Amino acid sequence: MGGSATPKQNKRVTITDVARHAGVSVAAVSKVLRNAYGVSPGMQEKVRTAIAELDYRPQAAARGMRGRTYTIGVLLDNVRNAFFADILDGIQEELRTSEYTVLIGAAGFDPDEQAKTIRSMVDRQMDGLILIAPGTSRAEVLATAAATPTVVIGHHDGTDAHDSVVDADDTGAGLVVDHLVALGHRDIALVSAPGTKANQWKRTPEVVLTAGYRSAMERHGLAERVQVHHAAYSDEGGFKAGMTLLTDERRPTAVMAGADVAALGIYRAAHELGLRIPEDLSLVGYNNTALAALATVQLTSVDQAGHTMGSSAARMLIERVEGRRDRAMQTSMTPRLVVRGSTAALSGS
Amino acid sequence: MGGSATPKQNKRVTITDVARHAGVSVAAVSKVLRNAYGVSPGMQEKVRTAIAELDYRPQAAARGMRGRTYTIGVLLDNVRNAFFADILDGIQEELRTSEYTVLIGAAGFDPDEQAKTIRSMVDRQMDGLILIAPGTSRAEVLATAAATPTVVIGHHDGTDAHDSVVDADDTGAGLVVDHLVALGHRDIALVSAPGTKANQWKRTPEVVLTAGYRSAMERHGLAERVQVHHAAYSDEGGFKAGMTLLTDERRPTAVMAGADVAALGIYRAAHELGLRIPEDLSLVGYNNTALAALATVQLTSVDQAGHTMGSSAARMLIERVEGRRDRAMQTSMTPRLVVRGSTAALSGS
DNA sequence: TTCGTGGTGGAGAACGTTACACACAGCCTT
DNA sequence: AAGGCTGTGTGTAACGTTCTCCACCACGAA
Repeated sequence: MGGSATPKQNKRVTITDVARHAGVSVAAVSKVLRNAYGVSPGMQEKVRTAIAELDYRPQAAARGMRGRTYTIGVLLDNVRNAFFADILDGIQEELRTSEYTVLIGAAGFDPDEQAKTIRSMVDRQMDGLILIAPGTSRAEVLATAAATPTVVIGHHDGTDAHDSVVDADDTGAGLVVDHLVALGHRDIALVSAPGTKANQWKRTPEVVLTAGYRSAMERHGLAERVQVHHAAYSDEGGFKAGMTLLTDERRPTAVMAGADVAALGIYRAAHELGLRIPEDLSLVGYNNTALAALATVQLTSVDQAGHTMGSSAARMLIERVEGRRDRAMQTSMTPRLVVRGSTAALSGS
Repeated sequence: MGGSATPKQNKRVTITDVARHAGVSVAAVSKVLRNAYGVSPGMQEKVRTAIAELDYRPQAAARGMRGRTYTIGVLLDNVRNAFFADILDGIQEELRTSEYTVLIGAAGFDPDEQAKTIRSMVDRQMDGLILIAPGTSRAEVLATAAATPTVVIGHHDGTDAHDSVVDADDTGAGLVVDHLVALGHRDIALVSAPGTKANQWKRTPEVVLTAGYRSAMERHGLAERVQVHHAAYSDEGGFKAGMTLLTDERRPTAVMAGADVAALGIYRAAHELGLRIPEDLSLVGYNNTALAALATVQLTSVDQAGHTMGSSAARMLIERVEGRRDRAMQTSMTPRLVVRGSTAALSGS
């Protein structure tokens, strides 16, 4: 725009420059880059030094046109959920030493936005996708998975189109119910996210969690005490659910929430209603995020080994990307109860 | 690998298909896609319907070879920092209606890893970069910014190589000190991240914050009571700093931390030492993250308007990407004190 | 009629990389 | 000595876009 003499940004070093500098063909350099078959040690040496001397880095866009982009996309709805951060750490750690780069799309909760983000990733020729509890329709995910290696974390719906990593949420719910029953509680309510929203996923984490809760309650002969409330997994969502639940005539003595952050909302509601925790109400979260461990919170929660889930997902994905496996697989993690100060024996029973 | 008849994934729709289907040239379709000059309404119409009918989506890798990729990269060290989530929200919202996609790289705290991630983004031909408080060396960032439009969030070092968005951290520190002094405190300590690590940034947020703290203390005639402790911005870092600080013979009556999460670590230390908050110790965080607002926490903190910072950064970046501005600019936000239950008047003074 | 002129559409050369096909050399079998 | 491998290196056609010309047309002015 009229600036005097825009300083010509010196052109990037390309594979051709490397080839010339090393005195070999472009094809040879490409082979070394991809460590493909048919390269002698001498050639390796020559090319590698040339690359180092010129500080050459391959351009992913050009690679993407024929081969791989060495990019893995991770879709998640929202960065605030600390559990996702654990998963991310696992993914990153697994891929740190590889030549793949992880790029994250934080699409928000809107299924359409998520779908748009997934398409963006496909359009950018990413080699593989990890979708964390996608809200997008099942059909959309299956279509994507047909063309790009994909791992879905969270949803229990099995398929041979993509790999899956799940937590045994039903077992997790059972652990919580057992713990609370052992403390003498009988009126145990569950606050979970609304189930499937007609997007064809039949076994979301929430659905499985709820099923696990119900069956555990039945196992203890408490089927008629089952109380399920739906709420968004946020502080506000938990607060609203808490206000409803705790002012009900059939007020539960213990509440379990499907996410720590929702449990804290319930905490706030209890506080507002003058109920003490754990004396008047036992409260259990889910995911054992850093939140739960805070000194001032001390929330009993269920640990999901997010780190391990992430690294497993990454490992499985790379196997697929590199064609070392051609059949779908599903990995399931066993949750573990972490007891803290928010649960206590039912008093005056 | 011996699988029977790998189902040929039906090839993607390309610009050539669209051109053929619409009965026009490839060049014309390209023009419509980029809404370039020299396209008649009729042509627009024809091409757009063809695109819709074939469900065509341009392939970013191919675009990247000649023109833009319509991708914006955001670098941050760690997803757990809730303040970054606010910034991200701002960025996403600003870009939601545009044709740009935001991809996030969470590189961790290691400067080398961060540099690697920045390079990855450049290699992927991203159109623009937003770097949130990068730990990478200044030289590296300047070199990147010379070739790719870049906005740096956090660091106050001015330059004409890239745009900047900062919070007036010195003012923020002043607000806190004023507040605490008004409550009668005189021994006010600061816990902040270690300053510049020889990576050539002279005015990181920590440095500016510390300077603001010092000058506010001087302004109140408390220069000799200045006490600065360095700690990582994490629960553990805060805890360690807290243990040192609170067992010192010159124990402060108030502590301000450069990040909420560190404040919570100090909280834990205080708790462990039998100190009550706010009766025995006033505590102030920074960033006013969701953590600070939790019912069980109620931490006085400084709000940084992360959302606005993010949307400003995005807007500034797009201006540069699209060549609508060719001079660097710097945006500064004014922080605001949010008083909660963790600060109180000095008792028995 | 002739000449410009502005507005549209198209041809075709990049862009940097991969992957296919082939050439060549050296060695082992017969 | 002929033939067949095997292991290495190279030439070159893609890949799907963008973007720089260039051609064409219609129209108005001289």
